[in-house]
Formats: sequence, structure tokens, C-alpha cells
Amino acid sequence: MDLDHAARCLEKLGHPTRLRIIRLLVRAGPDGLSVGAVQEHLGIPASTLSHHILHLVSAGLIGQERRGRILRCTANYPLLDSVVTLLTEECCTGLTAVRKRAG
Amino acid sequence: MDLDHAARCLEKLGHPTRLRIIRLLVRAGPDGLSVGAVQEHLGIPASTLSHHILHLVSAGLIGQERRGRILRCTANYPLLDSVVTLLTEECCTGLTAVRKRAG
DNA sequence: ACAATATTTCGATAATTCTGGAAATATCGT
DNA sequence: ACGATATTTCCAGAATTATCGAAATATTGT
Repeated sequence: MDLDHAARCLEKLGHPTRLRIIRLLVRAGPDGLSVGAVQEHLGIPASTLSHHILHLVSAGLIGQERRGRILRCTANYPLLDSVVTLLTEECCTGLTAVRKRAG
Repeated sequence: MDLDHAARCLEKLGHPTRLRIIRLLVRAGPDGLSVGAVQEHLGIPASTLSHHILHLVSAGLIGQERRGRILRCTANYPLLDSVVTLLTEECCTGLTAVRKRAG
């Protein structure tokens, strides 16, 4: 995870709707949610949602698996963790350096 | 720190140049760096840099203190930490929930 | 007052992003 | 084959963002 990749991820996360999508998928657990379920939760037009999801997929922040008509979306936990880790270690090393994970 | 504020911060962090600025300031420690010093490090035009810094200030991610002609910029560690925390607790609670800080 | 330094504001252009209706595609059940 | 459901792609317009030279502002030292 280099800085430019992290920036791309953060850019995608940096939109209220997309951050809501991610939160929803993360909370949904490893099985994730269908696009339709996400739409019901967020109450936005299908095409708008589709665009946002595409953003997230393009950055690798969510994965997709087709199950018949239904497209299941799942959060990419490891990648999210990488972003957080970079932000913590690379960018928050100042006063709070000690807090770094033991691993 | 609500979700919309976090999204605004992430949006600002989600630009390669701005993420570099933040990294620089974080690494510089509590004293931060002058705008000019940041410019030397990044090698971009002053006006472009000024705009990016304004973005970061507007989101509260960096603070500024004037010292004569020099404008010193410092990373807002607590805010950065809040963003990371929200991203971790609110959005990465899935498989990695256990990793949550003890505090 | 003047020249030098540090930084911002102005102004303009180019590029990108956001939004959502309508049409298209794919899959399913009958 | 057909109708229903799920989702995307097409298209277009509006809004925002990014870039940077030039001019403006502020501060300092002489």
C-alpha cells in the first residue's frame, strides 16, 4: 500500500454516500449485502448507487459476487485495514506514536 | 465526529498532494513546518500548495500560527486520530472487531 | 521608504465528479 | 416466450475541484 493507492482509497471513502455504503457493508459482516438491500437502506436512485459502488469496487474497497440476479457486495476488510494502518503509522506517528499496534 | 464530518476529512485526505502534506507535517512533529518548507519538500507552485493547505485547514486537519512572515502549519493529531478511530470502529468492525483498542 | 521574503487572492481554464432518468442487459420463474 | 426483478450503462447537465501564473498583501530588515 503506497501513498498514492491510499489516497485513491481515501478519496473514495471521502463521500458521505460511499462512506455509508462501506459502513453498511462492514456491519453486514462477511456475507455483505445485495445492491438492492443497500439501496433500500440508503434510499437513493439505483443508477446513482451503482456509480458509487463502481467507485468503491474500482478502488478494491468492496468485492462483488453474482448470485443469480442478485449481486452481493462485501467489504474488503484487509484493504480497509491497510488504509487505516497506513494512516496510523505513516501519518499519525507524531504524538501518538506509542499507540502503534504490538504485532 | 459524525459520519459526514469524517467523510469531509477523508475527502481532503484523499488527494495525493494533500496526503503528502499531512504526512510531512505529522512527521515534522508538534512544531510542524512553514508553508515554504512544505513547498520545498513537495516542489509544487505556491498557489497550488496554498489551495491544498486551505482545504486541510477548512477540515480542521491542520492548524496554523503566524510567526512574522512565516506561517507555521501543524497537523491536528487528535482529529486525525478521530478519523482513524471512526474508520476503525464504525467501518472496520467486521472480521477484525477484536483488534479494537483496549482503552 | 524601499527591497526582499512569505503567502494568499484573483482569474481563468481544464478536468473531474455527481446526479438521476431512461434504456439496456441479465437472470429467474412459469 | 414472457413478465418480473436486479442491476448496469447511456446520456446529459450541473456542480465542484484542480491547476498555476500574475498580482496583491503582509511582514521584516535596512
